[in-house]
Amino acid sequence: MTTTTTHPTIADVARQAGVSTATVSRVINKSGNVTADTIARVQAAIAALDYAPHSGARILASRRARTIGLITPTISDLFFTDLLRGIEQTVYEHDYTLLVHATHGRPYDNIIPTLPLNHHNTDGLIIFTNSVDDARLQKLHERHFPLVLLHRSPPAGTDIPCVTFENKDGAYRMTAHLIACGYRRIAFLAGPAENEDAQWREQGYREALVAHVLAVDPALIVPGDFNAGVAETAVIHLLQSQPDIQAIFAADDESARGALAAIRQSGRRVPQDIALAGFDDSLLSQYLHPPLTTVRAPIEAAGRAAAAQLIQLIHTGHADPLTLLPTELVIRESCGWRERNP
Amino acid sequence: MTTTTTHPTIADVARQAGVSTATVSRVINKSGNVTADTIARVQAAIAALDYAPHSGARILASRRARTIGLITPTISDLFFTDLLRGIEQTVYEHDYTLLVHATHGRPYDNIIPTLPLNHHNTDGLIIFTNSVDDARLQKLHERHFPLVLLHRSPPAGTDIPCVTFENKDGAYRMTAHLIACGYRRIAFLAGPAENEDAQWREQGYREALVAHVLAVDPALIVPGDFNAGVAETAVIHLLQSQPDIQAIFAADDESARGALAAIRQSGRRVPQDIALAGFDDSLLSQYLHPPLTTVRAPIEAAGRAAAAQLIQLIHTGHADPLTLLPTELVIRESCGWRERNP
DNA sequence: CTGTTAGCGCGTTCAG
DNA sequence: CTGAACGCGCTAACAG
Repeated sequence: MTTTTTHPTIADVARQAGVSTATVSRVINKSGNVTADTIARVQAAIAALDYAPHSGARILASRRARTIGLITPTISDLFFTDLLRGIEQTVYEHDYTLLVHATHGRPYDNIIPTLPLNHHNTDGLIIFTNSVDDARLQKLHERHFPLVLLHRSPPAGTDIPCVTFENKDGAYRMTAHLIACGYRRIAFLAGPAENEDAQWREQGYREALVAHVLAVDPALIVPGDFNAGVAETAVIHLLQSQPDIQAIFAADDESARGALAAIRQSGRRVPQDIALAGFDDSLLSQYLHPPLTTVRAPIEAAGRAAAAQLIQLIHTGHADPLTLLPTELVIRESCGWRERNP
Repeated sequence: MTTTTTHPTIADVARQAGVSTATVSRVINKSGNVTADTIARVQAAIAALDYAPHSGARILASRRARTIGLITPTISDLFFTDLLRGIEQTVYEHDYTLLVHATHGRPYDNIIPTLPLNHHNTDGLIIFTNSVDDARLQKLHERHFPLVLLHRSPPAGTDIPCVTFENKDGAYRMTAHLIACGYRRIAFLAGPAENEDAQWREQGYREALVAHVLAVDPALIVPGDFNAGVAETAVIHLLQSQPDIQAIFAADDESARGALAAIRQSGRRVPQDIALAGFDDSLLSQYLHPPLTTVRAPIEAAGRAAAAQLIQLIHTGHADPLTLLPTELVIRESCGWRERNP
């Protein structure tokens, strides 16, 4: 009982304009030579019929989609907004169209290995984090389908270009900042184990400690999940087991938010009793009390870079294997300064 | 210099499995009767070749896309996250795919009146606010293309189904609440003039005043734009010209945030000197200081309703002309209570 | 239960 | 500069 729809085709336009379908196709695609007069007639016919070319048929016939796709695990994230802004901006500047598909962790059809966005309807794909698994990435890449990875490194053995932040560097500098502020017992509230951003951030924390001749105490590294609730619980326990910690560096701002709640529950103050730092500079961070000191991640720039790389890849067959975007320390009020002796 | 890609077609699968393309099509679409044994052979061939059907060709041949589209002015909004979650959830429950396109106010191609998402690649469209103009809506609808409007009423003369909040009711109740709290000089910080949600909210405010025998003072209704910066400026002026106002009801939480900043700049306190209320219950609102009293808009539910209506429309040809989702007062701390005499 | 075949709407040779 | 004709990959009758 599906509703049916009737739309004019290129043949209707051709008839109305008194030309052949080939000519209509030429004016639509601005290809080949057509008389100004003929162009006008065809355009008039198109307008009169409100004709729109069938994209499926075009892709089928031309083998190009002039569209790029974005596959993401979820669209429901605060930073997604910025990412998308960057991607869209670049895509449209290049006169492409963007289609977005969120997987939400749904598995692929195990019989028909199809993604809603693929070579059939896009000329290339931006793959955000682990929305598509290694095996499929491999297959797509083997077939020379243009791919750019965002916040995820390429499967072993492939050279799929990828774009990400200088996570390690940012975490290193924030940790160094905390040390410079006089803190020594600095805990790290980690992110999801499988998340590469989180891994690099933890690595930056560790290296900064070592570089400043401070011990890396495993008891001070607690697992988190880029989630405020999880962080809150974790920090409540941390505060009990390690009452002497002076600062907490959270792997992302959401976790920092959870940590803040936990610290407050424990009756301590930020930053007087304990310093707190985050990572991302998400929208919320400036509204926390106290405003959160954090590492700003250039999310919009990452979106722009990914789109630019992909379009370049589509056109030239080449892209930079790795694009690393610099991060920036944003010092607000949650870190304070430890007056006491180190 | 476009990269080229080669992929197996249904013919390759048919050859590999030793059957006809029709049979392959049958197992892919689970249509018609096929021997279990044949099914297995075909599936093996599909797996071996990593075959994926060409969506353009399928749509062309079957005249169905099993996909619904969402057209939105922008994807960069805090509440968009919730809206999308609702839509996606429902879409996937019905075994459809969702494709999203953000217009960002870009005009259509004036020669070829094409939308990136249309009857060629979707079975129906959810149109969010004014991302598509009346004329195009009319055309699509005339051709019986399934459409559901979200936060936007149908063009005059059409009966395109639409989904929205009980904006007027929510604003009415919030205004009544402010009055019950003892406030009399209640300003309204309006939204964009062309935004229907904003219009209804203002209407609710006005009606509540009238119902409580309070005068509607035009000097207390100031234009805003669902934007914190605009609101801040507007409220700074308002506070100077109308120093006796007791409460401000902002048409959305973003504006409330701007108002809060303006009030603070003027040296007044919320809620002791002036009460503040918002609308939407956006993510930020609970983090403001004081936490914002607001009207919770059921955004995710709106997304679910829109998707459900559209899918029903696609399948049965009918949908509810109007779906109104109820709002809910969220009383936090920004409104206080006026002890003084009314 | 399976194969043959005719389009779906369009872009693209190739003639003229 | 323009038209005829083929084929892109697939589904949907229709046969058998």
